[in-house]
Amino acid sequence: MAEVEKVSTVMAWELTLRTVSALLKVYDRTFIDKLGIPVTWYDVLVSLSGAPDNRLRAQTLAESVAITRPGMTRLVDAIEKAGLVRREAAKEDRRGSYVVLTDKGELTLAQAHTIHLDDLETNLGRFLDAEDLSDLHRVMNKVWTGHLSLSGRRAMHIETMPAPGPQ
Amino acid sequence: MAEVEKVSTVMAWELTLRTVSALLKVYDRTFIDKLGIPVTWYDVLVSLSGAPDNRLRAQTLAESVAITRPGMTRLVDAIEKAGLVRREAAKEDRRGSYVVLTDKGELTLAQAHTIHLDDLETNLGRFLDAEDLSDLHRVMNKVWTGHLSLSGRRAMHIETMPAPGPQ
DNA sequence: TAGCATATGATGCATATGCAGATACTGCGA
DNA sequence: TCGCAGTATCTGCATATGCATCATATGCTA
Repeated sequence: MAEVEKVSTVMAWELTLRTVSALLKVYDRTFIDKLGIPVTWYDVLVSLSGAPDNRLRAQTLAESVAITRPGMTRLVDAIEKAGLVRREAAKEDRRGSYVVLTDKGELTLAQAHTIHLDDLETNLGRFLDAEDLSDLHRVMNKVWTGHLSLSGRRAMHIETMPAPGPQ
Repeated sequence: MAEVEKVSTVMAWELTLRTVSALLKVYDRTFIDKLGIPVTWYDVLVSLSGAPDNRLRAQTLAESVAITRPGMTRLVDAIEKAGLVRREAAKEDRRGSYVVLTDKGELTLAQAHTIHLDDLETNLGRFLDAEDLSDLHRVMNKVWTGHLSLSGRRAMHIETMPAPGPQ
């Protein structure tokens, strides 16, 4: 039983990884072809649009799209150069700055959103019924929740610590 | 239900992407910390070990780990330098060469496999029961199969091809 | 068998992004 | 107030990897 379970975990993971990687490449290619921006920009714009006043600290933004702070510095440099976001000094903390979505950024995000929804439907939703989606969400939620408990919610520090049972 | 379905596709995808990305980072970190090699090397070694005579053409290898040929050239350069694989001229086609797993490569692969299995169990299998794994595999298989048909059935053949169906 | 389209792998260049350290600022304690 | 530890961001450097292109080899066609 334990043996069979391990093998299945490997199979499920390898298939999942291969599939997700392929989809990611498709989505990135679509963004580049149709909007001239990489998918990472879309992630940033989405995060900003979901924040109060369409603005976030660079630090927070970096966490929300899972890249490092130096990486976010360069990413914002590029997106700012394209005019989709701008930096604003933080009045209450002069060390830092806010990244703010511009009008042009909002426009681009709207286009990107439409394109991405279509792409998702074509490459993912189309092949899955309601139950599949529900199952996928359920499973990933278990793993994500477990991952958060393992990684201590913020630190990238990975050690085997006694994790509370999932769910 | 149709509109709910679309929203769910986005939700399921975002959660899946976030989860898979996090796991990938964990696995890569584990390989680097415990074996001093990146997870891409492991992918290459696994592909080779599943091939006849532990050897594959660079082209085939590149397809099986989903990177480009130039990328594979450099990747093999690095792995060869570490002594885990070696290049052998192809007798029947003097343009190309084979990448062959060395004894040291086999040894490293065995260690990597053990480590990875443990890592998978800790970060994935541990949170999922048999039904979860079966569901995940079923869903990903649908998407992967659909992706292949969309992209013109590219050669992505490895020994760990998507199984005929969930058990 | 000469010629050309194609295939394989390597190389130049560009981009993305991580780590280590630099810089500027904050806030707490002596 | 002063000094120091901590924080936010940026910069230098290294690595990974994609695209365009090159040299070589193959093999089909006439």
